[in-house]
This record gives sequence, C-alpha cells and structure tokens, in this order.
Amino acid sequence: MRDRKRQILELTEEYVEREGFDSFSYHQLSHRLGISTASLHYHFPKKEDLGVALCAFLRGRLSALFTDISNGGGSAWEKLERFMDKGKSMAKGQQAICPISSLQAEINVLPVKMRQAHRALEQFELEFLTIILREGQERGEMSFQGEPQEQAAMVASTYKGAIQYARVHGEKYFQVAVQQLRSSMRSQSGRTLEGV
Amino acid sequence: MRDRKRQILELTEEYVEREGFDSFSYHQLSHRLGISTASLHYHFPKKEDLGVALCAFLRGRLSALFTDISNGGGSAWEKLERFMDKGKSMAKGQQAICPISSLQAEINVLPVKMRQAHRALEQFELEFLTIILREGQERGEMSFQGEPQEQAAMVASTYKGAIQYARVHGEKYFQVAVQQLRSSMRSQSGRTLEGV
DNA sequence: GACAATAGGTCTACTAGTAGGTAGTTTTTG
DNA sequence: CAAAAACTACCTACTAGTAGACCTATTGTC
Repeated sequence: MRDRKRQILELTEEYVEREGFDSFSYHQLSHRLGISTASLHYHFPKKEDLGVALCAFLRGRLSALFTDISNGGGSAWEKLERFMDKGKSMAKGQQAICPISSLQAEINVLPVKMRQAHRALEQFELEFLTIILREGQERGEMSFQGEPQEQAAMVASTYKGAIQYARVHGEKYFQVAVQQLRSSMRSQSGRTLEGV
Repeated sequence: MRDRKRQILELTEEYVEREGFDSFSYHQLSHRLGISTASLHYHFPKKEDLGVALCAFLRGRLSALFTDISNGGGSAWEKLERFMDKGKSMAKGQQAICPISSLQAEINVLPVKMRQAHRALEQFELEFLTIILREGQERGEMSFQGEPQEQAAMVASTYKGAIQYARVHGEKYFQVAVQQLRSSMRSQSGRTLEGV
C-alpha cells in the first residue's frame, strides 16, 4: 500500500477539523485504520512530522483549488463563492471547522516547525483571497473602502470565524453571517435591493 | 485566603487565552501559584468544575461590561468600540485570544457541562451585540442590510476571527480587519469619505 | 527457473513521562 | 477549638516514542 501515508493524512485532517491537533492520539488513529501505533510511527516518526506533512497536504489541495478557480473564469463573485464553498459544506456537516483555523487556535502549543508551515499556509490563502477581491473591485463588481489586501483580512476573519461559530450555533449561523458579508460588499447601486 | 479561588480563575483564564483549556495542566497552575495540585483539586475537584467556574467568572465580567456600556451613553458606534476594546488590547498583548473563542475552538473535546455554559455565554454576548447594532440601525448611525441579529452574527465572526488571526499575523491584522468592518457599516453618505 | 538479498511495512512489547484524580494527614487561620 | 486550606504520597490511565522481530513482495544473480 503506497497510499497508506495519504490515508493517514486524510484521517489526521478529519481529527484536526473535529478535535484539534493536540487532542487526538496515535492510538485513535491506529484504531481507526486497523494498524498499530508503531506502524504510524514508521510513516511519521514524531507527531510533529505528521503535523508538518498535514500542512503540506493541505497546501497541495488548496493550491489545486486556487488553480481551478483561477482557470474556471466567471465573475469575482463567482470565484469568491467557490472559495467559500468548502466552508459551506463544513458548516453543514457540523462538528468540523477549517483545519487551518483549528491549527491557528492552538498555535501556541504547536511545535515550531508546524507554526512556520501553518503561517505560510495562511499567507498563501490570504494572498489568493486578495487577488479575487482586487479583481472584484477593479471590475466594479464589489464595493469596499481601502485596499483589497485589507478587505481580505476582514473577509477571511468573517469566513473562518463564521465556520467556527456554526459548529456551536448551527449551520444557519454560517449562512447568515456570510449573507451579511456579501451584502456589505454589494456595489452601491445594488445596496437597496433585496438579497441574492 | 478567600480569594484563592479568584486567583486560580484569573490564572486559568490566562492559560485558556494562550494555550486553550485542554492544553494546560493542574501542574502548571500549581507551579505558578506556589501550591500543590492537590490544593487545586480542593478548590475545583475536577478540571470540568474549574472550566464551568471559569464560564461563570467570564459571564460575570461580561455582564458588568455590558451594564457599563449600556449606562455609559454615547452613540451606537461608541458602544461598539467599547465592546471591541478588549480585543484591541488582546491583539496588542499578543499570544492571547478571547477565552470564549478559545473554548469554541475546542468545543468537541470539552466536558458536556462546559459546552452548555459556553454556549449560553456566547448567546449572551451575541444578544448584547444585537442590541447595539439595532440601536445603530434605528438611529441611522449604522448602515447594513437585514436584521440586527443577522448583522451581529457577522460582526461577531469578524471580530473574534480577527483576534485569532492577529496572534499569528500581528496586531496590525486586527486593526485592519476591524477598520474594514467599520467601513462596511458606515452610513451611505459617509461611504465615500476617507477612513476614521 | 531457483535462490538469496533487500526493502517496505507491520507487529508485539516495552519505556519514560505526564495527565487527572484520591486518601489521609498536617498546618493555618478566624 | 474547629473549619478551611494546604500538604505528602500515591494511583491509574494514557501519551509519545523506541527496539527488535516478522512477514512479504520485488529484484538481482547464478
């Protein structure tokens, strides 16, 4: 089995999304996979190694998504929606939050190498979001004050924060928060019209 | 010492803000306070008890803050700023996030009683935020589509999310995100003016 | 084709450390 | 004195991590 590593990483992601990196154990992982903890240590000697590999894994998927969105065409709004699609399914599935947010929340108890990998991952995500917002602003599709980079900070906070809130207060919380976010960026002329 | 309990709770809050509830131990607490872990167990038999007490402690402080803000007068904007002041100092002090957000992030690994206490705490906070936003909207100070309750979901997500992001990306991240949040709610006439 | 040799992956069995928690005793304090 | 608050000493459970044996599929060699 060459994809055992992948299998482990996918399960790790699941646990990170639901419990956080510090809260799951090699024992839980091994039990679910039907192998021993020693086998897990064979693939990822230290838990830190597993964590860094997870960051790389997430980055790969994120990168593919961004390429996909960029090449897919459509308006900036459509791109933003595709960017936020994952969060929608997370809030729906319940119990899970964005793995990047999960790592962010426990950043102070994470091994140093993981912090660096996480930070780069987050930077990467913010830069892509900035590109979408810049396009939206330049084309006059989206309306906001300040620089696209600044607006990206707000959009990311709202989006990730809403996913986290949704786990406690229900799926609807996410939908409502994101709807308000959309309204706040709707171009001036559309601001008095009814919702999307 | 009658305020030993308070002392423990304050230190617990500090740890929750920096590391999370699951990641700190009675040993750390006892070491910092110069007492034994058994003494800690005397005041709070189970860690769950400490967690529930922390929620009550936080609720008390929050309640006092809300009363203070409500009685303090001023515009809805001024009230919102005072609501968000705590986050400002957190982003500045670095290393800390809102304790309520911290608990929110690890909600799935928290004892059941803590989840209930946390949920109520969050509801309480959201309701107060809703009141401020309703006042802002009714007085024409703030501009947003939809119900105040819906906007509160977005504002809370943005605010809490920004504090969390700031711990990784620096204080400025929080300031920028909140500035964009303000801009998005500035009444129509002011929207084309320069920032606050 | 037969025969090692090798490497990948897994196992059992173990270590050391730390977590939360308890029992029973002693000290401090009103 | 009596209650509150602290202590010493311990237990059990679980954590990450290690050592070394074992199996099995491929591969190079005669």
